[in-house]
Amino acid sequence: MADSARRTGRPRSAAADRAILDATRSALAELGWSGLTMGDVAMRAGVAKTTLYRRWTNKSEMVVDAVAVLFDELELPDRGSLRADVEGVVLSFAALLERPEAKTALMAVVAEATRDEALRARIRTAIVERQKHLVVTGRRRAQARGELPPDAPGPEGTAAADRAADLIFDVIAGAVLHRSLVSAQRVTPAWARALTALLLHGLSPAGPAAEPAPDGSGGA
Amino acid sequence: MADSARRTGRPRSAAADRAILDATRSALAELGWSGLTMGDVAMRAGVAKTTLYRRWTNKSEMVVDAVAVLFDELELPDRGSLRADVEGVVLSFAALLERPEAKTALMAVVAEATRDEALRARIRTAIVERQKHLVVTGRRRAQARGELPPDAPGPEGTAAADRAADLIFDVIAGAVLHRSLVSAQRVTPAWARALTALLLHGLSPAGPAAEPAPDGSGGA
DNA sequence: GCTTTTCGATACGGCTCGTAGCGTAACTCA
DNA sequence: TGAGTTACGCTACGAGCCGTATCGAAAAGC
Repeated sequence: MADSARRTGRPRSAAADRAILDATRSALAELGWSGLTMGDVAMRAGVAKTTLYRRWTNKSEMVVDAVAVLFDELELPDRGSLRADVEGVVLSFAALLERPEAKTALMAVVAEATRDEALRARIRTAIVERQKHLVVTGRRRAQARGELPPDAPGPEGTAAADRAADLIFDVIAGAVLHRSLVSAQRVTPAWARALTALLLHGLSPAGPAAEPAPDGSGGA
Repeated sequence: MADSARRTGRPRSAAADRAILDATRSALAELGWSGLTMGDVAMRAGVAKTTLYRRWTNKSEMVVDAVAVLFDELELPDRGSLRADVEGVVLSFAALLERPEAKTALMAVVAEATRDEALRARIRTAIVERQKHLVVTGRRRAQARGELPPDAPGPEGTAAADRAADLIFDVIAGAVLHRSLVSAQRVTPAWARALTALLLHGLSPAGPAAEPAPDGSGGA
């Protein structure tokens, strides 16, 4: 992990890496986070328990690495409209969260991360920042279609665009997460449509001019 | 828990109930979910460990009860406009999630609940359904102010209103949860304003008429 | 006073964690 | 080819926690 420039000595086994992460995912799927034990993962992977501790200091850190690749399966094909793109990513993310290894692990490591700064950083870089490109490209596409206004020029506009992408990411991912894991209800195509409609048009029926904003910084 | 109509025998000590739940919260704040042990809670509460297991079958079930009362502190004072009400509840919920005992416990029990139907039900009734009235009253107020269209009459309209409240709840709570715990970034007043603006007016600049909906069921 | 239930205290088996020690395997460099 | 260095498998270990069992004492109703 630390130095890839390790010249001398026996190198780390890449096969062991894969076997361990695969074993971690299957153990998560079968036993859940609380049922997952390091000894069991080692046995499933066909390696010694010490081999796990040479790579990760924690169960949590190992699980983050094991689960992060699942999120890389998310894609954003061009479905022709912003509405279709949003609905698509909502359903994709919901399908991902229905996989038992994903949902049990994600919430558990986030819970662990509330008291572990290093783990928070690992989650951000391995999962959150890695998937934010979905929003960025979806937004850019919509701007090219004329569905969204272009970003303001200059560094000011870039910062605003970043904030907008962050916000949209938290809203979409958070809504799906809350619906399926906290409220514990299924994400149906109808729900995805309703969420998309709310996201595109908001609650106010008359659009942005319905209530005059007291300050001019309201733009998302 | 089960029968409050228990006539004979020594009654459960209400003082022990309170002491245990208080001890659970303080232990959560100091040690986090993974550091919490039943023996430690019993010692802090001044009761025997067996007294805990007479009341709850699980660490998770006990923690849900201990944390649920924190969420009851959430209120929705009438701030005069839908915009102000939404911003207020967003900031209140974010402040709640900054309390260490709340964030570490909520995510952990949700993770546990992915493999435990009884725990899912307990979370739904003790936390989710219990706080949904915030959305219902906020929505009703906005309708009275003319900021939102009234519900359609009849059972059809009531069901649609329920779905809308559920959706809004998942979006607001999910966004705050994801922002502060998964993305691990602070919920600032500026972010709350931006989220509220997005929620009220949506992404599309021209309002609901920007893109004609292919089906008529898109209303939130 | 009798029954019923709770309570505190203690003890226990079973499991997991994370580490240590050892001999062996794999790879680099001289 | 041989020396140095690191990874690996295996075994064992102390420490800690879980959830249960058992016991006598306490607190209520009938």
